[in-house]
Amino acid sequence: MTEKKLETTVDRVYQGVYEAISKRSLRPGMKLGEASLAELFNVSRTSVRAALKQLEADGLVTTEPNKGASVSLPSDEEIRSLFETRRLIEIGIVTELCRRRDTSVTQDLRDHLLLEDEAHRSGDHERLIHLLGEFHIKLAQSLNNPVLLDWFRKLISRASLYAAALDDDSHEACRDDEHLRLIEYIEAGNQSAAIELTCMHLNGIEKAILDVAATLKTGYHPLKHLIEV
Amino acid sequence: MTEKKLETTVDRVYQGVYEAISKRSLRPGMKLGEASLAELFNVSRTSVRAALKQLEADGLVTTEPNKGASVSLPSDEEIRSLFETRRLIEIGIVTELCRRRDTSVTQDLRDHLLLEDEAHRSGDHERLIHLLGEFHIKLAQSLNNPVLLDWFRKLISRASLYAAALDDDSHEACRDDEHLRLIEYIEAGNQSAAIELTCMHLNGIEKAILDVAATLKTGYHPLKHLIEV
DNA sequence: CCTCTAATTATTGTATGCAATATCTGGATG
DNA sequence: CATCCAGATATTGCATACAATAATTAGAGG
Repeated sequence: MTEKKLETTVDRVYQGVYEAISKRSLRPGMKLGEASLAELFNVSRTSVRAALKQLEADGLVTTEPNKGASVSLPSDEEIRSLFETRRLIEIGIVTELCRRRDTSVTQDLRDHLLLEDEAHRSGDHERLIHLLGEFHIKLAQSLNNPVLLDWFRKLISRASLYAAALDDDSHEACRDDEHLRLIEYIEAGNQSAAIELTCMHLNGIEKAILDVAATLKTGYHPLKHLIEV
Repeated sequence: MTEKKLETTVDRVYQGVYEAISKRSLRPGMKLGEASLAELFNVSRTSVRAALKQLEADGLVTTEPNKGASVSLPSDEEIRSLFETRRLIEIGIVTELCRRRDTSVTQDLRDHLLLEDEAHRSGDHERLIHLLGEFHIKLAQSLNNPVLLDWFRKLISRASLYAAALDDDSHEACRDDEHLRLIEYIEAGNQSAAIELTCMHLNGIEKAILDVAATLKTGYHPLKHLIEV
């Protein structure tokens, strides 16, 4: 993987906060005090600051000068931008995969589907959510393009953050057999169908997130108090 | 623009090193000692470290634990990955622009062409290089997608870094009337032509960079001594 | 009882200092 | 002459300390 041999302190903090956010222990809008994090990880504030700066570059954390950092709380515009970007990228990815028609890639994706099914049947909700997201990463991975993959991971992280933060059930959008159908289209080299499905798929997720974001503003929601005027 | 009101120290260092790299004062492979940078900017090493960490996240700087930072020196694989990614993204961008056929966008691009011509005629090499790169950023800008634009900028920065680092004349690849033709295709909504031109265009730049990278390894080159075995 | 202001407290931004690791130098040995 | 090893030097990694800014609270005035 992309693991480093020697784990430096700031990387540990970075990973820790990253995981905490993706595991929803830390939710959007939450304040990230340097002192508390430093104590939590048993490191100095210096390291915490560096880690937070990096997380800010990833878009997971927002900082205001002299006011500290907090987990990003996305606006509707940001959500829309993010998914428009995902559509653009993922269309590019499936287009290329359709062109290549590499059976080892599609087999790998099929193997992944088995895991999804298994998690679904065994009722392992947590794992299923993780795997559904992982599928999209696997798509990117199959291009063997580290530059794209690196960034795409961050993109997915942000999307997951938004989804996880706003709604516990938005993964429902990744439902049915859409992943399977996408694989079949790729195997058949059916570009236009694969593209259309990808768009539909992502539109579904985007809509789910935007809907919850809307109720978050008008109706009641556990995170309502975090919304800024 | 994306300027911050209150410029913090680490941002100043970040900007400074960033500019230095893009202006080629700092070249790939060069060591970035913390102490010297700290003295140069009249700040503490702490701030320098934070800035370097961010530049590493951008891919402009490479750091090895306990061995410090240096300006990134790309491998052939990285160059290829980067340009494959650019093709993917820029194809997506021009496809969307062809779909929209927004005259205000194309007019804006045409205005930019005038600047390029002017710089070309007046023999302002430096400015021309800058504008040629800026054209691609303007393409991304016209989608009004901050998420995509943010990352695309970084991508272009890396490409420029590689180009600028390896070859002073690789901008020649952005030659002829390719930018103009692209605009015309977009105006006409000719997707396939626009896509093909984009690929050709990027392939040209990539090839130029790879070629110089090759001579950098086999033949003589001012940066040869920086190459690692 | 509310509001505005000033002092206090808490938190962030930056610099300095110390320990750990790497790099360099000089000399002894084959 | 080249190579290897030990001491010295320089550089990085991290934590602590101090300065600057924001948040909070207490009190006076309306």
